[in-house]
Amino acid sequence: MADLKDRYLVTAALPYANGRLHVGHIAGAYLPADTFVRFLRLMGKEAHFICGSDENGAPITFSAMKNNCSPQEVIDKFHNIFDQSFKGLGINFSIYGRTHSDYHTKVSQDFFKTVHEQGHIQKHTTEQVYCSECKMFLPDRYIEGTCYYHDCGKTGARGDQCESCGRTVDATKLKDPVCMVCKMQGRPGTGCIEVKETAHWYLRLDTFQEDLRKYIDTHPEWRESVKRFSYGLLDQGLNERAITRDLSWGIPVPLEDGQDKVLYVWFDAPIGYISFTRQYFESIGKADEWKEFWCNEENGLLHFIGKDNTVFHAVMFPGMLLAHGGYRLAGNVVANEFLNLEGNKISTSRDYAVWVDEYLEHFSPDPLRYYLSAIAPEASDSDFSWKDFQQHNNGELADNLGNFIQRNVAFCNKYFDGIIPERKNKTEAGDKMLQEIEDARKEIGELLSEFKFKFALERMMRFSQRANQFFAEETPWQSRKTDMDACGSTIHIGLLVLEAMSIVMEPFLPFSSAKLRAMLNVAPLKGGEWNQPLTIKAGEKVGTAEVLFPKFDDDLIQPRIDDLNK
RNA sequence: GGCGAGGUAGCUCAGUUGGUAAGAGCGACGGAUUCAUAACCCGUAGGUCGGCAGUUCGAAUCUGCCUCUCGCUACCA
Repeated sequence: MADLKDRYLVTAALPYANGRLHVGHIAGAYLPADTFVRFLRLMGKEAHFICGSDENGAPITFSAMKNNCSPQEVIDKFHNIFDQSFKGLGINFSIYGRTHSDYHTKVSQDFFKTVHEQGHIQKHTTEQVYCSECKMFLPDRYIEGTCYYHDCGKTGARGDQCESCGRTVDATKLKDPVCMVCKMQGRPGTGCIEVKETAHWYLRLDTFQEDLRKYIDTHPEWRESVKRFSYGLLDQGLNERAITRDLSWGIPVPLEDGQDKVLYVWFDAPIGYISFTRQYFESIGKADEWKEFWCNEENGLLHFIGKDNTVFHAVMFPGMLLAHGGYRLAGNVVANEFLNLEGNKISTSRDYAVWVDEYLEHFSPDPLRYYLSAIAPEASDSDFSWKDFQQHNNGELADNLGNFIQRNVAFCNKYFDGIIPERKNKTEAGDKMLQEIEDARKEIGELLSEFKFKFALERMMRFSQRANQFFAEETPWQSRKTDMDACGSTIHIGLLVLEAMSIVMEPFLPFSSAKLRAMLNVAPLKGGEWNQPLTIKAGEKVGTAEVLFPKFDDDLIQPRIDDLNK
């Protein structure tokens, strides 16, 4: 088994509180993180799971404007939706914090102040686009105008990039600029834009260029995509990077001349991992324990993210931590690629997505967890398709795994009155199956500890398939008429397989695992069971067989497809 | 434009460092069986691994060119 540490802190990317969660978010960060944490606990390891809502920044204020409400109402709304979606999928954080909290604000400001005192932050004055109607500086993306490149000249160019020619543009140079924030509120948006000077603070990432390279160098085990991307950035050379913004909604810059400025959300968001950790350990009466994970390299610290966050987790946040000087760096940044939907890009703004809250109105969580692990975008982008979802559920969960559970428990009830029979016949086939149990535990564990969730799940299904093979070859439905000892031995082993299955499936299918254990009459999992002896004993009673994985008919799937095409 | 990822059996995809890896799952076809959610189990199906050229005793796996798809290009997160 890959060398696991005894104690871990696992973080999952903070979801931004201006839109619901969709399957892409889940597949990218939360599900693999949750799966890994569950696995660690079954291995008897200590694991804390940190996440929270990312609640600062411009888009939230604009979202509030659009909906005629306050930013606070926006973040409250999404915080609650996130919370319910996570709970509904069985993604259970040790703490789910909020970056708009006082606690986080203070930790972030202290962090900024320390880095500032170390001399790694510099102040510069630049020119930015300002709207005299909105009385605010505009993020580049909220300015539209005519592209100033001679060979383009198209309208509709945004302040960050021209949609037509694809080039990066300087927002202050756009012709006929229009304020989109004004337009959002029904004003014309023209004639109100000017270019004004404003001061901002910059993090000298360039100072840590070589330290960051060494950091990546010491982690050859990271996923190729993360390393490649990080080296790409380092090869280009790191620049100083603005870490403040002219905004009203966010964490105030803790400097005397920092009035009306807030920290850039990507500066404060990763600090959330730290502040939430501290908050969590305080809440359980171990106020200093957070240092075990943030200052002590002996223990595990892992970030699970989608690939769009790689730059922040593999370069910028480590740079921040180095600049601060009081922290260790993460042991791994586990990034996933993107999930497409029916061959197209998932799009929040166009409402083209499978939303978690809507999914949960129609289905139970485990089939989604299963499917998203089966198509996990670990090495390259992958595609969510409802038909494929149906196929995986029906053909694998229901027909193979679910059916094996069903046929064993039902058989035990039907022909042994639900009393677990003894294994009186020690056959070679039986020994092989028992060995297969141990092989499965070991190999699935190895794959999980290497973050190969897709392979681990495949291995789990092969275990299920081998169990079905064993059952078919032993033909207990025949031996029950001629040799009850042989028959009972087969069922005994089958039930042992089920108990082992309830353990190895738990990281992927926690709800079904709990149901299965209840069905088998074995104690709920409490940690450490992965490598412990199984507890099924002859003479004890099992419950009645229950269908764990119903099949999904077309009439359940088709409406979901129709929904997308609306 | 620059950087990057892909184009492998009908479909979805695996393929560490070049040489019994041309593979899996599903679909399809045939067989066996009845304990089970008409489930399970067994067997079959042959795709010149996008195109061209090259390096090599030998390449899906290395190099160059071509073609197609896609992502990123950092101050929205």
